[in-house]
Amino acid sequence: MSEPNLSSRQLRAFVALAEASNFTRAAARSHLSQPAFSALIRSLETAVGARLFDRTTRRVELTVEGARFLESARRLLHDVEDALRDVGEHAALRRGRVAVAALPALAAGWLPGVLAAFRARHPDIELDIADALSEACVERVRAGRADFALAAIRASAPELRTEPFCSDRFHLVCRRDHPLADRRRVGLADLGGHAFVSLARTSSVRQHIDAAVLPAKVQSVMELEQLSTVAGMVRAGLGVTVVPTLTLFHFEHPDLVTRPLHAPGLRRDIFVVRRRDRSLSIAAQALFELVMARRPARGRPR
Amino acid sequence: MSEPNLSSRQLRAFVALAEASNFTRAAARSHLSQPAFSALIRSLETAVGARLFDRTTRRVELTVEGARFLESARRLLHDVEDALRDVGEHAALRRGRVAVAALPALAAGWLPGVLAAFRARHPDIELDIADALSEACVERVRAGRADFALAAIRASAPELRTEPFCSDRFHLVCRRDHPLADRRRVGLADLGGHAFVSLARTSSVRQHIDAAVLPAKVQSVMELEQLSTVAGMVRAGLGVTVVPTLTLFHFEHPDLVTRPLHAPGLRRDIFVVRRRDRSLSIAAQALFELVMARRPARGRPR
DNA sequence: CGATCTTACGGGATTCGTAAACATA
DNA sequence: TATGTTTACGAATCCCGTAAGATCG
Repeated sequence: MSEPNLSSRQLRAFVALAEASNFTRAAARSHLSQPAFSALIRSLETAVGARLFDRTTRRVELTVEGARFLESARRLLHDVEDALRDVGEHAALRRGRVAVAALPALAAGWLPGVLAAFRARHPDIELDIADALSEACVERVRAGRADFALAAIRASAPELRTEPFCSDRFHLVCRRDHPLADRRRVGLADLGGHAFVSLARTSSVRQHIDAAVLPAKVQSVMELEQLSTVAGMVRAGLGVTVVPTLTLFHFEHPDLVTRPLHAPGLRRDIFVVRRRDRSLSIAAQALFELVMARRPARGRPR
Repeated sequence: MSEPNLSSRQLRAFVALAEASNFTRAAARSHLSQPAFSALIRSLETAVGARLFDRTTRRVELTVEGARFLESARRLLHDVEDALRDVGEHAALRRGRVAVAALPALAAGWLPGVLAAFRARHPDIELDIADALSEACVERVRAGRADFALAAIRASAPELRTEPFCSDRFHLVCRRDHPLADRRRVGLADLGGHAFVSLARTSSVRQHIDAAVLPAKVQSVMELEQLSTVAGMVRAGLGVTVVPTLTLFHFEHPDLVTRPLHAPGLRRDIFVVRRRDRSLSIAAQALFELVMARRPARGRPR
């Protein structure tokens, strides 16, 4: 009893009649037959519990209560349209927001091209990109601060869903004048005895390499945080290094050469991490699909 | 296409489901079967053009867009309820406003009791009472500043509707020790030769009296604006006067006596004036009906 | 396998449009 | 009488509730 139904069609008809002061014209404007329109107005009057119009066959005029309700009706219709437009713009990818976290290697080398394509298609979607190490990437998703993440570790939290994204092979990087630069094919064993420039032990790349390369007993001479520093060291002739394919953009320099490292089993798997319970927003889903469609063609882990 | 329909039932169902996160319970709360409720939600999602819930059989959760729309839906429902309550309170006479214009005689003597009864029944209706001479009363109605008026003249404007309200007889007022005070029956001819206290010529009462009493050639000694002044003059023994029944409350005093004046045809007709085109507001209609029901029982003009 | 949402479907209410009746200036 | 609203009514649509089916945990 305290919850009468009210539809936007009724309100639109009401406003149309208030503006036209004529059932026939208002009905035409509303794409309804005049009797159907009349019934619609009557249903509204029943719903609100008061006569809204004084009608004679010659004149149709708002009652005092109708005039008062007209203001409410106009405002309600305006707000309804606002709300619908808001949702509609999100659905049409004209509004929205996507938050992504990605490993620096992906964020710097591969992601920008994907984002450029996305922005070209959906210029009004806000993008929130975080480049962070794998743990931080996953944490952002878990905390709801990122819609999805590209990280080198599987998430452990049960509320997260981890799927393979791509698998990164490793490359040798050395100076053009280094003895290894001439080898057609470089294997793990070939690294023995050469000075080696390493990343810090906290890096996931380093952990992969330690596991595979250490048996080769390379000389580890440095522990650096940034790959660009590593590139500088290698260019200065201080040693060689081994890095994943996706980071090779750091080493594009005339003095340096890169060689695929022939080491079966040595690879860095990268995963895409999302929340398990929540679906992606429309905007996030769109970027997610683009990300998956343009994933690096190195094959997939597992 | 740009005008999808949206009903308050859909919004209520949506909010209920968002709060319950469970179709079965939300359906029960909405007094609907679960499949009907489900269809209602689906119809809303179709109308707004986006999925609002992620549902598995185990979990029902708002999508990002749904969460955004929830705020709009809550606000819309709140505003709808406000609008309906506003109209409902007017219809139930718990809110509203009535503006009445009445001759001072009615406004002072008879109207207050009617207003007291009205206010007792509808204490929250605003009352706007104007006491004014007949022309000003009619003008207030014509200008829309009064819902209806009680005046001693018929309105001339075509947009006004004039109906008989009551007919006022006249009374002689004199001091208890005046010779006329002992007459069982007083007629116009009996006034001859007695000092007479008159209102100003602009008063409608005076105009009635002049037309009827002048033939009796009374001595007109004063021309006053206020009946209370007339009462003082009569009490001081400066003359007698003749006034309509409705004004007798001015002369209720131990020293004064009033006698019905036997003068067929001498009467003051009072009319109720409304706009012809507009109906009265619910509140005005209620007061109008009370006014008509309690009209002075002197008979009606015409 | 149990709880829960969706699909299927028959019955009933609602709403539509056409046509006739009715009312006012 | 002419214009414009309401009533009448058959048809199409929509909506509801029951029952069966599908799905996730």
